Formats: sequence, C-alpha cells, structure tokens
Amino acid sequence: MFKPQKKKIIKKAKNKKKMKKMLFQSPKGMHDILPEEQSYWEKIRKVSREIADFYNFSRIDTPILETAEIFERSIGETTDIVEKQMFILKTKSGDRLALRPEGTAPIIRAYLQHGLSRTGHPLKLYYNGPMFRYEKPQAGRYRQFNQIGFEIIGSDDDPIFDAQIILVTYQLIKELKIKDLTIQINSIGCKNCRSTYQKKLQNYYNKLGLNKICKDCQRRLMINPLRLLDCKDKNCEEFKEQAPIILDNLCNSCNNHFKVTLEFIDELKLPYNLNPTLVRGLDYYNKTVFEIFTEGVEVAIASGGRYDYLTEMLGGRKIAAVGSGLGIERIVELMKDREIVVPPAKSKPKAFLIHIGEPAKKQSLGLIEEFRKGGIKIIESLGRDSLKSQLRIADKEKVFFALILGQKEVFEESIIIRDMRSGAQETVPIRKAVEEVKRRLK
RNA sequence: GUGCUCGUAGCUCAAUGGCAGAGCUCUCGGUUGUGGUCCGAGCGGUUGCCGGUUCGAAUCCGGUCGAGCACCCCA
Repeated sequence: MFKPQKKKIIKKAKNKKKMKKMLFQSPKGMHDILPEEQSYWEKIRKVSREIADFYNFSRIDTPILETAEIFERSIGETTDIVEKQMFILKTKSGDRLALRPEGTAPIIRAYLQHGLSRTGHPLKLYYNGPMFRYEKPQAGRYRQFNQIGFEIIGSDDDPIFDAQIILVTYQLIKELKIKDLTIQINSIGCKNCRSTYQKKLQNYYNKLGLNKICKDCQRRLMINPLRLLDCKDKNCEEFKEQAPIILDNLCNSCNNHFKVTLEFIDELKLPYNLNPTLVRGLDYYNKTVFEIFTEGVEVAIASGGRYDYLTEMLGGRKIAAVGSGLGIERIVELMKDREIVVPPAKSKPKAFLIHIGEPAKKQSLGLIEEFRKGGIKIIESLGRDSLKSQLRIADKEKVFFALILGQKEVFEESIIIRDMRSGAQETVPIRKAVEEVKRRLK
C-alpha cells in the first residue's frame, strides 16, 4: 500500500522539476522576427510604403480573424486552403472565425461593408500583415507568414489595371534589389469559357483513360481539372503536352482582354513568359493570372490576378478587381542569400554618456533628456558602474564622443567630452554640453 | 497529409557505448577616473523532450516535439 504512493510522490516531484526547467518553443511554422533581422523587414516596409504612395494606393488593415465563411465562399470549398489549411476557432457565443489565410477576401468584405465604392473608382488599396495556413512547414513556407498586397477595385475590367498591378508588384521587388525576375502570365478566362474549357480538358483525359495518369491527376480530374496542367509527374508530361490549351479556348472578350493586357506589358518591356499551365489555386480568379519568380528559386515570390466575381461571392453587386500578393519571408530570405545590404533599423547614436559615482548617475537621465531636446541620439549603459566597462561599450557602439561625468565634474558642473577616434578630451561646462557636442559633430 | 534527413552552450562545431569539450559571443578583471589589441577569469548543458536496451547512452532502439528536403500545395 505504501509503495505505490511513494512512487507517485516521486513522480510528482520529478514533474515539478521538469515544469520549472521546460522551455517553450514558438508554435510549429511560426517564427520570431529577431532584432538582428528587423533591418530587412523595415526596408521592405519602407519601400512598400513608398511604392504604394507613388502609385496612389491607400493603406488598409483588416482584422486577423474573419468569419470563416468569407474564405469558404471566395477561395473555394474544394481548395486545399479551405479543406485543410484554415485555423478555425469558435468563440464563446458560437461564431466560427478563421485566422485569415489570405488578404484579398477580407479587403473585399471591408469594401462592401463600408461602402467604399463611394470614395470613387478605381479604389487602390494595399496591406501588409500576417496570414495563417495550417501546412507542413518548409523553407519559405510557414504557418504564419507575412504578405504585402495591392488591390485595384472598380473601373470595370480595364486591362490597364491588370498591367498596373503587375507593374507595381514588379517594381516593389525590383526596388528591393532582387534581380533576375520573370513574370509568368496566363489567362484562365471567364465563367463561360473556363467551364467550356474545363469540359474539353476532362473529355480529353477521360478519353485517354484514367489508368494512364497519376493518382493525383485522377483526383484533380474530378475536383479541379485546371490543376491537371500543374502536374509534375513525368508520365503525365506527354499527355499534358497534347492537352487542349486554355489560351486557344478563350471567348472573344477574354481573348481580347488578355491580348490588350499583354500589349500594355510589352509596352513596359517587363520580362514575361506566357505560361498556359499557370492556373492559381484560388477559385475567385478569372482572366489574368500571374506569378513572379526569380532565378534559382522554385517558389513564386509574388502572385496575383483578376477577380471580377469576388464581390458577388461575398454578397455584393458585381465589381471588377485585380490584385497581387507578395511573400515577405521569401523576400527576406532572398535578400539574405544574395547579401543585399540594407540600412540598420535603428539610427546610429552620436554620443555615449558615462557616469562615475552615484551623484553622476543621478543626473544621467535628466542630461539625456537635454540631448533628446537637442536632437542628438545619446546612449548609455546605466547598469554598469566602472569606467572601463562603459568605455568598452561606447567603443563597441562606435559613437563619435564619450561624455564622462564623474564626481569632480558634478562638483564643478562640468563634463568631459572625449573624441573616441583621437582620444583627445576637453572639459566643458555641463550647461553647454549639448551645444558643444552639436558643434563638434559638424 | 505521405516519404526521407537532421537536433550537443546564445552561435559554429568536436567528443560514436566509458569523466560533455573548443572557438566565437557575452560578463568581469589586468591597482587611484579612460575603449579598441593583448592577457586572465567567469557565465553558459541533466546532449530538444519522454521512454527502452545496457554495468554504463550525447552515441544504439522506439515514440514525441522542432527544423529541413522531396511530394501535396503555396506567398
């Protein structure tokens, strides 16, 4: 009777110890953005702000959680995103909310909810924020990832906006010094010609016989025939080559739309490839679809397309729109790999305040405020008391001047200004400290 | 979701069944209040976690968590 109890107690104690020691990890596929990589993120934010501003896109932020149905209706019930990749939660009152897996549908929801059509057409919006997909992580593929997106809503389906979206997206990447870009582009038609084409494609594969194509293709044939063109299986390749091509099956209006879009892009001399197998995974796309790649990287760094039916899918009247999205993590990885230099996220300090003794320490915070008023960034190491340690830090921070405030200086109401490069020092009245440093910085 | 590879100090890596180590980083010191170089010391680990085999496990086995690769899919 005693033994089991004893064992239990030991086990409990062990657990307690373990609990104390256990370190937590960030959730699978979700990452911290540490101070040392913030410079890349800041650079991307800055450039995207500037690009958006120039092309007159207004910033919009939508909640991270949305009614799950928004995505089910727009992205498509049979897509992987909706079928297995959404983080869904139920609130206490029973609402089904989803962590947004993409940015476009929420923006259209906001557009309809707030009647943003009143602000005139076309409405140009951009966003930057986290998206969530429950997937098996890999390099460049995370469960929480950040996207920048551009949307042009309204103004019918004028192909010039297809071209402008592509241009803006392309310029953003180019502005970040990422080279060797190519745009893959295709048109997947409208409701009418797409479904005609899908039937044609299904017929073609059915005639071939199911046993000739891979298992994935058999599944695709049933649920999403356009995806057949995406198959990378070697056996399927030859059938793909013979398969009907969507560009040959577009209706007159879609064909013309695509032709004009390409003319605009030709005019801009953007490097693009016609890719008739490019179809995109989301249901709301129609007509133009595109992806932007860089040499040596398998995955797209940006993608987008036209979505003229999305407003209707979300309960509004039909409003044509076109948009794009960029994967920030993928861009950051590229910038690191290619050793693209970016300015530091923090500004450089000009001076370092050193205190020796309690009276000096007491004056430190107040003195720093004087420098802030004077517009000079001054740093310190208030937790360190030895002069040597403080000078070491000042050196490491590469400041121009160290200001030394000791017992004697406090008594005399003065401060030492030390030029860190030459080592020359001068004692000046403390009232003139800011002014003196300012003068020397020139 | 399927198949495979990898997890040792904050970082880069040693130790391959027998005492867990090095370099870098970080902290402090090298005699009154003066940095970098140099020298010295210290901090940092129940080897991701749990279990099994064994006299003995970082090492072998199983599971699990995480990272990555190829699929699936995608930013």
